[in-house]
Amino acid sequence: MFVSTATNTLDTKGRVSVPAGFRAQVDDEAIFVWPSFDGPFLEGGGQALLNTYSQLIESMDPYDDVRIAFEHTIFGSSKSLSFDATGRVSLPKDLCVHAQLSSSATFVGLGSRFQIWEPKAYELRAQALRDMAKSSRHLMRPKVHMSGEGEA
Amino acid sequence: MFVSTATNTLDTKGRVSVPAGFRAQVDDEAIFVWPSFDGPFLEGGGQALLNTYSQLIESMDPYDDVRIAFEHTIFGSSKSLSFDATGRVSLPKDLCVHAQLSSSATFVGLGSRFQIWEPKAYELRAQALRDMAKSSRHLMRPKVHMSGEGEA
DNA sequence: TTGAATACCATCTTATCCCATGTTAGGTTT
DNA sequence: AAACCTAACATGGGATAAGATGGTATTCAA
Repeated sequence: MFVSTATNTLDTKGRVSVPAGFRAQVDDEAIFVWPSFDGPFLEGGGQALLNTYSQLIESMDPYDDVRIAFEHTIFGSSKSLSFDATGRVSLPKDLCVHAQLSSSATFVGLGSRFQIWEPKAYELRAQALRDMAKSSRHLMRPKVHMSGEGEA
Repeated sequence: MFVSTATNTLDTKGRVSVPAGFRAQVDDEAIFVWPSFDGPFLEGGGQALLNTYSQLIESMDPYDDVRIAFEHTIFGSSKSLSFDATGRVSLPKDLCVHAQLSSSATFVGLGSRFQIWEPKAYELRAQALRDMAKSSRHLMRPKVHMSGEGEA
């Protein structure tokens, strides 16, 4: 699963190193990235994530407006980015524009997927989210079953 | 279960031995550690703990702000730390900063998860908790029926 | 021919691997 | 019961590989 946060350099050619831990999640193939429709950042994941979305979409009515919207937003605007020999991808300009990226990019692991942010913007966002998590922390006390320990 | 408390050395490279009993809980894979949003210490657990949180999060509405806050706070800020041949992990610098760790770290088992504290800070914390437990000890008295003793 | 994208190579930093050693807790032998 | 042995745990340091980054060359297409 995608975890942790890392900020890497975005060079003058639009190249950026994908954190090694993220690469390991997608078996050295490629990643899929598309502009979020929730804000100035990018959403991304591996083939597995696309498959999940694909199944979800195909379970919907072919003429459902929501289905059509998802199809276009996710499949239509996502780019498949392959790694170079050193684990970098080059981010297309339109994606950089959407996320307002200039000289560096922050990768944020969110379990089954990840996001890419402009570092400064993410710092602000993360602070707000930490505050919210703190004030809602009582919701995060799961009823953990001890028998669930120790498996993969 | 993660039980008992142990203080181990944090060397100049940021390495620290994970107590053997804790390692046994996670099948020699890795542990996940993230800064607590409750104070200057770290929270940790195995894959099983993260799975539990993951399920909890995925049961929430995808656009619930609280869900988003937890996704970022837990997945985004947690690091996957793998063991070296002798059972150590290396703690990233940002985690050490958050928990104000310098030359040693105290692992505290809490059943399904554990915490990592600066030893001195934990000593104070533990004392406060002992006092609280003492003054509230009547709450800990189970309503035991003598006639109900001796069951399987 | 010229720009853009991709492949190739070189370097630096940092994490991880490997080996050596100290320490303690059990368990065994006498 | 005391001395001893052994194995598991913890720790330190040097060697090595992996990761991130910058620059140059090559290829493809407009």
